[in-house]
Order: sequence, then C-alpha cells, then structure tokens
Amino acid sequence: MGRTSDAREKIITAAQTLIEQRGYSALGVAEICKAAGVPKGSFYYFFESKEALALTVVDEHWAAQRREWTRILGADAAPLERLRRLFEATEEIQHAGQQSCGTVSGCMFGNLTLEMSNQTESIRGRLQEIFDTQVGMIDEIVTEARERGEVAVADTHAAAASIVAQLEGQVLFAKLYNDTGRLSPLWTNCLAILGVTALPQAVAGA
Amino acid sequence: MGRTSDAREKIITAAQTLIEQRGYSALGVAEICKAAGVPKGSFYYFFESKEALALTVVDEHWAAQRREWTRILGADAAPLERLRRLFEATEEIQHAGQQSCGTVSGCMFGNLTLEMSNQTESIRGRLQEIFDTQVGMIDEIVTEARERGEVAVADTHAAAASIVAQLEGQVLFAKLYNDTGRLSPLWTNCLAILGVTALPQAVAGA
DNA sequence: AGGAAATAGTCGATCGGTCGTATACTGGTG
DNA sequence: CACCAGTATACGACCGATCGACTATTTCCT
Repeated sequence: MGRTSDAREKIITAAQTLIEQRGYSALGVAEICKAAGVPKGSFYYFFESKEALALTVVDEHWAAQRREWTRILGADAAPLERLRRLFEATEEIQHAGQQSCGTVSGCMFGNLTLEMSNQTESIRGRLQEIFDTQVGMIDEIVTEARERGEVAVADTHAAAASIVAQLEGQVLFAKLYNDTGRLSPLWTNCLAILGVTALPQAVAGA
Repeated sequence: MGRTSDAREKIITAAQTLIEQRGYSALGVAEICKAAGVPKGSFYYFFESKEALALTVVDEHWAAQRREWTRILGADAAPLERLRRLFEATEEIQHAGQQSCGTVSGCMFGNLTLEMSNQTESIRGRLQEIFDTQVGMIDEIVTEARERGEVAVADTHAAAASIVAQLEGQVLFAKLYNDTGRLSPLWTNCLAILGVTALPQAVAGA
C-alpha cells in the first residue's frame, strides 16, 4: 500500500460548493483544485474527467439529501406533518446557505438540469433517477395521507410530481431574488395541490 | 452612409437558438458566429461583449413572449379561460420546439436564471424584471377572476407568483425528461392554487 | 474622395487533459 | 530492528485547442 490522501474528498467538497454557487460550465478544473488546495496534477489521478467529478458530486450530494429526506419523511408523525417538515427543512437549508455564502444557491439538481441536461446524457440520466426517487418518496406520503382520508387526489403520483415541480420553481425564484422568503408559500400550495380543505389541528402549521 | 448588413439580426437569431439549446457559458462567440454565418470579426462591431449580446437576446425574446402573453391574456373571454389558453400555448410552443430541434428547450429565462443569476448582476436584474412583469400579468387575471367570484384566494399576488413558479418547475421537468406531456398538470394545479372548486362550464377545459 | 460598415487575423489567458518524476507509505526479508 | 522493493500518491510543467476580446485593414456606398 502507498501513502494515503484526503485530496479526493477535498476536491469533492470544494467542487460541490463551487458548482452550487457558479454552475458547472463556468467552472474550471484549475479553479476547483485551487479552492481545494490540491495541485492540478492530482485531479486526474482521482478523477477520469471533469464530467466524472460532476457525476460523483451529484451522487454524493444526493446521498446526503436522500438521508435527510428519509429521516424527515420516515419520522413518527402524521404524513402531512412530515411533508410540512420537509418544506421547513428545505427553507432552513437554503437560508443557512445564504448566510454562509451571501446568496441563495438553489437546488443543485435543478441547476444542473437546466444547464446540462441537453449536453451530457450521463448526467441527465442521473438527474432523472434522482427526481424519480424524490417524486416516489413524496408519492408514498401522499398515498399514506389519502388512506387516512386527509387528502383528496385522484392520481397520487401526478400530485407528487407537481409538488416537486412547485418546490423547484419556488427555489428558482428564491435564488433569483436571493430571498428565502419566497419559499414560504410552499406549504399552502402543497395543500392546495393535494386538495386539502380542512386540516387536523396538529398539521395546520404556521 | 456605408453599406448595410443583416448580420446583427442573424447573430441574435442564432444566439437565441443556441442559448436555448446549450446554455450561455458553454457557448463560444466563434460558435455563434459560425451558426449565424457571420464572420467572427463582425461580432464585436455589433456587440460590445458576449454579455451584451446575452442581454439583447433576453430582451428580444421577452419582447416577443410578452406580445404573445398580452394577446392571449387580453383576449375577449372569461379570465380563467384566458389563463387556460396561456398554458395551452406554452405547451404548444415547447412541443413545437421539440419537433424542430429534437429536445424540449425549456424556458430561456428560467435556464438563464439558474445558470447566471449568481454571476452577472445585469442579467439577474433583467430576469427579475421579466418575472415581476409575468407575475403582474397573471395577478391582473387572478384579480379579475376574484372580482367575478370565480376564485378564492386571499393574496392574488402570491397566488400569481406560485402559478409562475409551478410553470417554471413543470417546464424544467419537461426539459429533463424531454416530454411536453409533463406540462399537462399545469391547468389543474393552477385551479388548485387558486382555490377553485366549482368551474363555469366554459372554462372546465380538457 | 471620404467615411461608415464589415472583416480577417491575432492577442494573452485559460480551457480540459497528459506526462514524467518525486515522494511517502506498506509488507516482506534478513 | 534495519532495510529494501513495490505501490499508491503527489505534483507541476506542459500540451494543443479554444476562450472572449481587440485592432488594423479592406470594402463598399454616398
């Protein structure tokens, strides 16, 4: 065995931040390496190409976000309450990002979708899988809520997809106006999409 | 007077297509000129910089889209009917774009928002103005519908913003999956956001 | 002739990517 | 314990291509 290094992790971490802030195409390998404090020569030891790095970053970021979603959506609470907590967590994360780097950075997957989906099939495919999974996770909650008679939707999958779309759209505006307050209508709109009229006390929210 | 040329228009047209298909950062001036059939040397005679071209393209595209929105939303019909026609027109335009170039290109303003809003303030400002105007146009219709007692929303402006957000989100998915069918839930979700329960016959739609 | 319009060529910088070599660590061998 | 062989890691100089940008010059119309 040779010596060990944390350069790979440093590159991924730096790239994740930079991609969120500045996008992918506008980013150079040299810049990533500089931010990571890793010489450029090392980059191509750890990654086959810039695109391979992007895929790794996407996977890593999704793994983390998926854990978070699973934790929130799997909690011990009423389904709609869990859904509400997911939106709150999203708003918090965006707000924290804004505090730390000055601007709302938005959803990395949404950003990369609009930037790269027409260019690299591999990333497009991965992004499709991610959003499919997200919709599936929401779908489960919506189905559960429907079984309890708390929501009135015919097609739970379509409703779930629309909720994710609403989320992406509002995050886009939060980024454009650099204002996480734009995310506050999420919960109300979600209820509207789900056809919720009367709400159990515990889920009413803010 | 010297000689005349349509090179400026050709550059704008080509840039519009290319930006929609491939984004801004990933695009080179040389490539734009080649696609436009205009020598590279001419570019900087007509435009101060690549960014200036982007601004021109955005303005031109918005001018055209605004005319279309004004035409549809100003038509002689019930307010909700006009809103429905706007979504249908959006779906048609995306479908036509897909037929002509193979992929759904999405909304240029949304694409540029996620790609550039954290980079060039001038473009971010212009995009904010555009979306402000869009929301304002929708707001007018929603307000009109509320006066007729056809919708039940407290904050018409917030509702309008959410409708535009829903639109951008669904267009994002239509682009990612290259499937304009993703746009079909727009009308139903719009009604849900507006709190519409019973619908006048003429507006019920598909 | 005069001047506006149009253009080709080129600039330094940077792009993603490669290569050769230096360095540090590990598992064996004596 | 000392040492060496072998391998994983580290590193920066360098590649051709292309980037956005600019300018010197030619072309064409009045």
